[in-house]
Amino acid sequence: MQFDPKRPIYLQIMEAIKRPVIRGELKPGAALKSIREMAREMQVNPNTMTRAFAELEREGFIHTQRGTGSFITGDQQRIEQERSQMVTAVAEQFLQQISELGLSRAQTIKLLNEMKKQDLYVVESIPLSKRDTGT
Amino acid sequence: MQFDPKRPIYLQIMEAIKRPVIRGELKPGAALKSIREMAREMQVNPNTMTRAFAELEREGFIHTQRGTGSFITGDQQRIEQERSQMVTAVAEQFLQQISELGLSRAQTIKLLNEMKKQDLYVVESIPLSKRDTGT
Amino acid sequence: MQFDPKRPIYLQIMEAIKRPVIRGELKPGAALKSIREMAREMQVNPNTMTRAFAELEREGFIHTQRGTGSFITGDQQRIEQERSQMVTAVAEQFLQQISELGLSRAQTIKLLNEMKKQDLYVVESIPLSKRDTGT
Amino acid sequence: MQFDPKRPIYLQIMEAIKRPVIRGELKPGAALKSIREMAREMQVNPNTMTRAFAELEREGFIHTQRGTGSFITGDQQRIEQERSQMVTAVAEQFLQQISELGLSRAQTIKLLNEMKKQDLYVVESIPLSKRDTGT
DNA sequence: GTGGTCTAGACCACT
DNA sequence: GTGGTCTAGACCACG
Repeated sequence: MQFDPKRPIYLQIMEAIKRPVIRGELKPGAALKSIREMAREMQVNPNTMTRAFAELEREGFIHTQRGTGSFITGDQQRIEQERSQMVTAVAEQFLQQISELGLSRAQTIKLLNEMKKQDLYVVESIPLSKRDTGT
Repeated sequence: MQFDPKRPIYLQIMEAIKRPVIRGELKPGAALKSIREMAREMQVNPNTMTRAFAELEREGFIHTQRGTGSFITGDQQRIEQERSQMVTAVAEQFLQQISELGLSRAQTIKLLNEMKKQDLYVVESIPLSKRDTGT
Repeated sequence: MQFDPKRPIYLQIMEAIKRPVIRGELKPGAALKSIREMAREMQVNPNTMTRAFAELEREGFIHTQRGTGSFITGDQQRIEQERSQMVTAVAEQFLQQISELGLSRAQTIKLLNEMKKQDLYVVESIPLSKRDTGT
Repeated sequence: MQFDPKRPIYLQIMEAIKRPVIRGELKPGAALKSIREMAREMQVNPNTMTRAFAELEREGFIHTQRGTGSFITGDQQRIEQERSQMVTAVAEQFLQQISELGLSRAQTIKLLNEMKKQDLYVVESIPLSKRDTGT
């Protein structure tokens, strides 16, 4: 995994952990890999991974059992809330930025359509079956 | 003006200075207020404002004349380039994030339309006369 | 039984085992339930219960006979010593904390009286017949 | 400063920072020493002190200004709330423990009085003028 | 100067 | 094995 050096790694890890859950690829209550193992996989220091887990725990997105490991929250509503928050935040930010640049609605739609054609849409592996190709 | 404490203030200032220019509300070559006055208005440390101006100068977006003050670049192409870069970056980031959340094209369009209805589209006051209402 | 996740579970178990003995509700020499049964009742890992028993044994508070189970020490003095130690520790800690918060003696007494009225005094069920109602 | 090795140092630091504020010896809004300096004084690693500060910030007890330092919250109510919480928690814990040990109200009062005579009451420097000597 | 993050490596308590 | 804490030392961005 590549990290944007401009933003804290632990934050990017948090998002990376949330993503598959929010996309429904990881079920509520499922066990996460251990901190050490994930640290190895993502090639970061275990302390950094520990921080990411601690923040996720504080947010109530995961919970940890001493000596046992960490688990995604079993609260489906919590996950739905997270998803909703992130979706809204993304859209709000986009509209905010678009507005600041003075783009009209028509221009915005046009822009998005053009970029789709450049195939920028799919950037993480999503099973083809789950994609809406928008035809 | 309010600043997001999570992001560098000088960056937010830079963006705030660029915005009206990119939207065409401030013409190329126009004079900017003095560093001290802007610092007072935005309630930031003059050092911070100095840094923002320095970065803008380094980027070629403004230029400073000793004794007379600072001016937006007169190079219309430079501004157009800036605008184009920002628009592309915003759209790319949006599509990236949407994809990470697993939203389909149809869902995305729906989402944007819903948020428009909530009047989130206009977040900064833009004179009606300057808006492109999308034919 | 509920455990404070911030403190070692085995310690909390040890305290739970000591309490009825110290209150005189369980006599010296009395038999304890088996490790497995107590683990089931308190819903903890048998390993954790084993550790609690081992520590109690090390402290001389209980002793274990292979095949027959575990028993509270028959040494009445040992129990009295335990009780005395705990009482002193509790009082010391309380006065220490009160002092750190800057409460005067009068304020402390007032506070305790107020909380009694809220019926916080009795937090574990103690048969009325065993309570000392204060002269 | 001495730390109880049984409890996280960063927690004990948090309490140590709160105490003078709660006792009214440090005013709301007052500047705190820098993380580095406090770390030196308390002889802990700056990272540990950083963690204590971060937690206090999350609790809303202090706030931090980039490059400037940290300050006690200016919200007098927040401090009063903190004080109230701590006082209640201390008293509750005490009554809980006392009850678990089976002490009656009369015995408790007697115990506290005896310990006062041993001069355990004052453990941190409190100006004589602020003490209630309980005569 | 300030706080924030990251790495490296260690030790501990718990299951 | 697990997570939690601590130290040491480094680098960076910010005001």
